Amino acid sequence: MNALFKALNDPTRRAILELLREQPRTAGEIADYFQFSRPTISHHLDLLRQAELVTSDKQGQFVTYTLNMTVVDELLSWLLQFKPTNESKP
Amino acid sequence: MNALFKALNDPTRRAILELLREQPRTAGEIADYFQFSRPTISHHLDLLRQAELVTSDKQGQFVTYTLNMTVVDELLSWLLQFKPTNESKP
DNA sequence: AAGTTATTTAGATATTTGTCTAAATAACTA
DNA sequence: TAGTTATTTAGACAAATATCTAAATAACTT
Repeated sequence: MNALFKALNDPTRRAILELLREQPRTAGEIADYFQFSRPTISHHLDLLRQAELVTSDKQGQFVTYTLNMTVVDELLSWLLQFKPTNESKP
Repeated sequence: MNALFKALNDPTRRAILELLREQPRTAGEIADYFQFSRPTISHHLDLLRQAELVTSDKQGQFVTYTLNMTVVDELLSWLLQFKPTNESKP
C-alpha cells in the first residue's frame, strides 16, 4: 500500500499511467513523451513496477511496459470505506 | 490533485483519516493516538487540510478536525478511468 | 494578573526524492 | 568483430519531507 501511494505521488508517473492506458509502450516510447532524461523515466518506471502498477516485458532490446490495474482495486476499496453510504456513482 | 496524492502518501496521515472516519476529534485527541510529538501531528493535520481531506473548527482552545471526503470523488473517478469495464463494485 | 492547557509556528536536521551525467549491459547490424 | 541502439545502473546533488525541540499564541481558570 505504501509503494502504491508513493508511486502515485508524482505527476510524471501519473502521466505515464495515463499514457499506458491506451496501449503498452516501450521505455523509449514512454520517454519520448517527456522532457526528462531516459534514466529519469527509467527510474519512474521502476517505481511504478515496484508498486505493481505496471509490468515489464523484455523483447529483444526493447522493454515493453503494460498497465496492471489489479492493484488499484485495493486502493479503491480503501477509499470507498470513507464514503458513508452508496449514494455515489454518477 | 497534487496536494491530495501528497497528503495520502504517508501512513500516519492515512491513519489519521481512518481515525476520523469514526468521528471528529480534536488535535490533542488525534495526537494521543500516535507516538509522534504534537507539532508533528499538527503538521500532518495541516497537510490533510491543504488537501481538503479534513476541515478544522476552533471551539475555544480546542481545534476539532472533521473528515471531508468530497474531494475523494475526484480521486475515485481518476482511478476508475483505468478500470476497463464496470465489472467492479463489490 | 498569573498560571495552566491546547495548539501552532519557527527553526534545525537527517532522510528521501527527483533529476542529471557518465558508465555499464544487452541486443541487434553490418 | 566493431559499431550502433535500447535500457538500466551508479553516483552526485539540490529540493522536498518528516521529525524534533523551543518558543509563540490563544483560551481558560483561579
